[in-house]
Amino acid sequence: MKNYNEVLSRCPLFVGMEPPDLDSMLACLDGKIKNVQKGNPVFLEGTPARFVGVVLSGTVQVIREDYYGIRSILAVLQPGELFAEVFSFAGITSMPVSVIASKDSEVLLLDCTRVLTTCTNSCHYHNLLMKNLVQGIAQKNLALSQKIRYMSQKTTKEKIMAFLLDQAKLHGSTEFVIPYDRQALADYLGVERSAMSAEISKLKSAGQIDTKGSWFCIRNFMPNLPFVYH
Amino acid sequence: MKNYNEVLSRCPLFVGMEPPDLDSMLACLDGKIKNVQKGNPVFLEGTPARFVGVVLSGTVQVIREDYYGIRSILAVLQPGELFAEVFSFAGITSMPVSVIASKDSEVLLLDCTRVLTTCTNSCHYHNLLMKNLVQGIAQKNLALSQKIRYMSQKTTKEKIMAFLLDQAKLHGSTEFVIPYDRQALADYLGVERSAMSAEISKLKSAGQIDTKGSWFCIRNFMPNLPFVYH
DNA sequence: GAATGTCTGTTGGAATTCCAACAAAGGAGA
DNA sequence: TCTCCTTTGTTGGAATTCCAACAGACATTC
Repeated sequence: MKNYNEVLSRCPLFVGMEPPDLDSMLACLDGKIKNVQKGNPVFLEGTPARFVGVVLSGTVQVIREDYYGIRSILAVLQPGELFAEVFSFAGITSMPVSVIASKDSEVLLLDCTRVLTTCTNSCHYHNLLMKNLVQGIAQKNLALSQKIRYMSQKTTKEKIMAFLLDQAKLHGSTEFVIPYDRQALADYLGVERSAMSAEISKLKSAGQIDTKGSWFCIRNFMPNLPFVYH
Repeated sequence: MKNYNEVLSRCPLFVGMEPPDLDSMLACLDGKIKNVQKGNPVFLEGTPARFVGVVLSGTVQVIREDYYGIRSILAVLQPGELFAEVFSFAGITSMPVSVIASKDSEVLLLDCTRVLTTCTNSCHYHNLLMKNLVQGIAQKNLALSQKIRYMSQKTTKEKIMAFLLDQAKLHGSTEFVIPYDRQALADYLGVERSAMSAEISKLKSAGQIDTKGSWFCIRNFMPNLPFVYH
């Protein structure tokens, strides 16, 4: 069996664990490694949701099929990334998405009940694993809530400002760099790029913000801000 | 100390636990009961996020203050309901919201690290508690993802149909009753009620759906591309 | 330097949504 | 039955957004 420590240490589920701990952890969890060839499924929609997946090598895609079979890619996952955890832990009976390898891939599958059950020999890092798991899902939850708050704003301008003010809070400064280019920001906020660009220009000429590329600066800042995520 | 078993048994965190189990559970977790008078805070924005809260009696509101100090009510919580769990478990340093009692209330506060750490005497139900916790957060996660999927649709009509087709899947039938009236559905989808009503009428006269009140039925809806999902 | 491609800003007409106001359809209670 | 009240449907003009097309800035490659 190959050594996947380097990949696993990049996975948020295993932060705080060193290679020897990882090995005992995996043995304790009875993780299964599955090889999947390009184009083949890791699992298909409708199958029981019982596993947490970790990409070890290659690339897999999470795919949703709507009512009439039209497919859309929900996520593209690289080595170290987690998948299917939310479905499995939510206790739903069957997966509402398919996971397909878009390159020859290896994935680690962990039984979700085993992850949640403290083993009888109570290995030292099982508790850390659960903390990492809960933290990861909770953080995803926060991220989704934030996105909903931005998208719930009525106008494009309000969406932009809601996002930027949060970013200012996050960075603890009126001046910051966002992790998106214009197209990605528009996609994230659920608006049209060109319309967003126009609104950003208006905000700029109104003196409310300044920006160049991914750098932004909020003007007229009323300091009201002490909270930082993460 | 009063007996809160009736309330706690309604809390998703404690499903599967009977009164005697609950008592030992609470003792193990060292839960603190806090009395809060109407108008007073359970905690304020900016304070450390270390507790999971359960409303025992009264009513509390989760309140967010935006950049300009304008308050909005994010949630109104009744006895048995959980709050602050996502913030605490996400590992953020300080609460981004305030929780205020809108009636004289009692709340149970559980230290989140204690919830996540298996106790040395490893009480029998601690593991069940963690499963309930993870399941609850994961389910909330799914709900948020769905809402985002509906809101990401370009037009009101597409938002409605994305929602209704999911409901049909959920109920396993083309005929079902949704848990919203028109106003609540519009708020949920992030659109204008009157505009939504108009779109529903169009869908009806086009023969794509039928509806009366909260009852809906999907007719021979033909895929009407391009139906962009993402 | 020229050619190419990507990213961003601008623009105008088409499409959609918002908004307010009102009408119609029930339900609850007197 | 008759109000009163809530919910839902309808409508038209204002406001906003979408969409496509294009232009300028910049980086890369040949």
